[in-house]
Amino acid sequence: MEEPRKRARPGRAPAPAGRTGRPRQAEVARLAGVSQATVSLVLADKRQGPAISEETRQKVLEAARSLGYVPDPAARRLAAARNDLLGVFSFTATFPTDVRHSYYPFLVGVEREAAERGYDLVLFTGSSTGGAGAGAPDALGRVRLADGCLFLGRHAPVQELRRLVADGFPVVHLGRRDEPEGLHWVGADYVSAAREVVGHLASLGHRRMVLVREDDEAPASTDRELGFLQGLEAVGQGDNPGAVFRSADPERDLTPERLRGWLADGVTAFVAEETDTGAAWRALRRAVADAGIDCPRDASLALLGSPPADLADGPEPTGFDIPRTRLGAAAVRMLAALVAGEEATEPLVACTFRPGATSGPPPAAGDH
Amino acid sequence: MEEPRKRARPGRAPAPAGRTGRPRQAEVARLAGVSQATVSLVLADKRQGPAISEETRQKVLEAARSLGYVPDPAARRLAAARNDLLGVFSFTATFPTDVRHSYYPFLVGVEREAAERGYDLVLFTGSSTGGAGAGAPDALGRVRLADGCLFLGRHAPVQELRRLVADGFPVVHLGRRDEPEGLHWVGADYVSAAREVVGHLASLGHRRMVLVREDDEAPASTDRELGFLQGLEAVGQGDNPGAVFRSADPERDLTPERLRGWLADGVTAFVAEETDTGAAWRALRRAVADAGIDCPRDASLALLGSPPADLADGPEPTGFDIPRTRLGAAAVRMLAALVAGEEATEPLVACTFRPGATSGPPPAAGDH
DNA sequence: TTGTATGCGTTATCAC
DNA sequence: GTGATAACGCATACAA
Repeated sequence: MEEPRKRARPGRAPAPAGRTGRPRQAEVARLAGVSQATVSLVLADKRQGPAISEETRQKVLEAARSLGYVPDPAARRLAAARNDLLGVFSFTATFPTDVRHSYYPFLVGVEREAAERGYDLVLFTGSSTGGAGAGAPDALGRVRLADGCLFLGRHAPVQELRRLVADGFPVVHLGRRDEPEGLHWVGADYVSAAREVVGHLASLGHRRMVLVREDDEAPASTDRELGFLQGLEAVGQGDNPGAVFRSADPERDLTPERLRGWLADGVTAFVAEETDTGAAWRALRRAVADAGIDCPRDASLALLGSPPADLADGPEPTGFDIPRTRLGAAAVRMLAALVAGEEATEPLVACTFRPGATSGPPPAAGDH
Repeated sequence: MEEPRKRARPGRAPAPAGRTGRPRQAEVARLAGVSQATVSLVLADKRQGPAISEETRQKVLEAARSLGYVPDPAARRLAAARNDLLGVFSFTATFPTDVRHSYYPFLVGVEREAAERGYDLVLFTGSSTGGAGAGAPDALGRVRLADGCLFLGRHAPVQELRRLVADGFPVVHLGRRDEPEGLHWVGADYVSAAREVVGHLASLGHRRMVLVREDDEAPASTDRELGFLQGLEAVGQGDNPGAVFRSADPERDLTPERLRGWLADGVTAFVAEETDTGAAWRALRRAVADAGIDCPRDASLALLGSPPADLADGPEPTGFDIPRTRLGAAAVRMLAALVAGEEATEPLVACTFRPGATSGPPPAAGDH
């Protein structure tokens, strides 16, 4: 049976050590021979507060150092509403067993930028393995321990996020997201990137192109399509209704025959969107191979993103890379701004164009 | 006597809303017509505390729900004298750009186990990019913000660790480590694992074996050698002085001639230790190839660990895998125990034997 | 069974 | 310059 802890220290003894065992400002004060408030002032290093004598200052600093004093984040947050901690919350495990699905590249940027700005990171072990506060209705509540929080993953519950946002708690979502309203996010500029890819193909001489995409309404998908169409428009191909091929199962529907039909119609370049599964790109590559088409001689291919792992060994696709690390950094920048009460920073991060080896000039008319 | 003006709410009105604008227990209490303490009790839903009438219970729950009450984690942790935070400190960036060198597999286990136990993680951006508390002499001081801390990487400064340990701050190092004294660690059981590999080779019929190792005094190296020797001992080969080949540069010193010499002497199996560089295994494979030896027909090979990235494509080596994920989990288990004031848990984690394809029965005497 | 009184460690505001 | 002292929001021993 555990000894029922005494209700704090009965007497007014100078508190040898708090419940936590960790030294507190009171002890630093005692050791330095000053008051606790003075310690707080010295450690806060305020510009405008009461000036403190250099001597006192040193005494306090020395005492704090020798005791290994570190402010309690909870108390700090409670009293001052800030503790220089930024939260990171993901709705799947932050470190999934399969590295491929991981947020790793983002975290590289997150860590770097946070360090740069003097923030430490709290990784909220979210709904991952069913631990901490898995399905609890206020699973997200814990993030309020930090000054603000970054959210990763698609499955963030709207209701809880809405609550945080409504309360004015600084929140940034990694990846574009329209709900709840008012949620801040940072994301890749797929529109510009897709447009640039089309522009590249056009500069090689291509005019008629087809975009292969899955049946998905995610912003990442619609943005790519938008950019693709803008790119076509820019080269005077904006009025071609068949320029977008949309299928719930491209690997089934994108047959070699269909491909040959397009080619016969004068299409010379094909663009695939990137998705989790990579189905569009896989379907495209397979159809090209099955149809015996030589790429990039007979047709050019481009991928709006990176290839899935199983196709990573093939020729480097023309397209763009998603700047995951920079996205992570941008998210932290925005979060830091919100925490400081400033305006949100620019949400869009530019993608990096990748020339690749799957595109070239279109075959001269009459070839093949 | 003049009434000292209150800082926050001037009157003693029942606090319509705190700084945060979010409802507090006091308001829930007011709405439910009970005291704040009762609200706390109801919401805590304790098993053993004072029982509360179902009616009150419902009133409180209803009030809390209608107000959208969400507990403040900072206040909660402050009052409970625990912040349920475990630190993770690495001396290189926790998320290095090159994923290969990363702590990723460990973090998988760390996250999982921490979540399981209701802890969140604080990532201290150690000496990484020069952020938070970069090269500061007390860079490690920050970790005291957590309830305990996990250290990754070889370069933990002994002095500062000693200080933390001396202060009774719960610290666990990932990887065996003898200094400072009293430091807790978890590590892979290389001794048993190496012994098991030798046992496997022996069971195939091998008797004379040679261990190729680098000139390194790290515990991970000496443990492997120890296990290797124990394994030999177990099959009556304990008195062979030439069983360990040690070189500062195995890729230079392990020549095909030397290999043939060993074979001529009756050695039928070769074991390489795993190191950062993978030099021992690389040297061994190259010498075998250069000498035109067929593995596993003419000689068996084993690797005490995993192959370096550049040799990952070769045949799977007989040997063992380091259970990195389980190591991470074990580290958290131990840290949690220390935080709870309990005894440290078992530091050794078993490796996983890997049959592989580089070993088989020794050639019959007289073959080749 | 419920209410009262305190304390958790910090910050911030005042008098001295 | 320095030291009381009052919150911050919640938990809990103890009285009622």
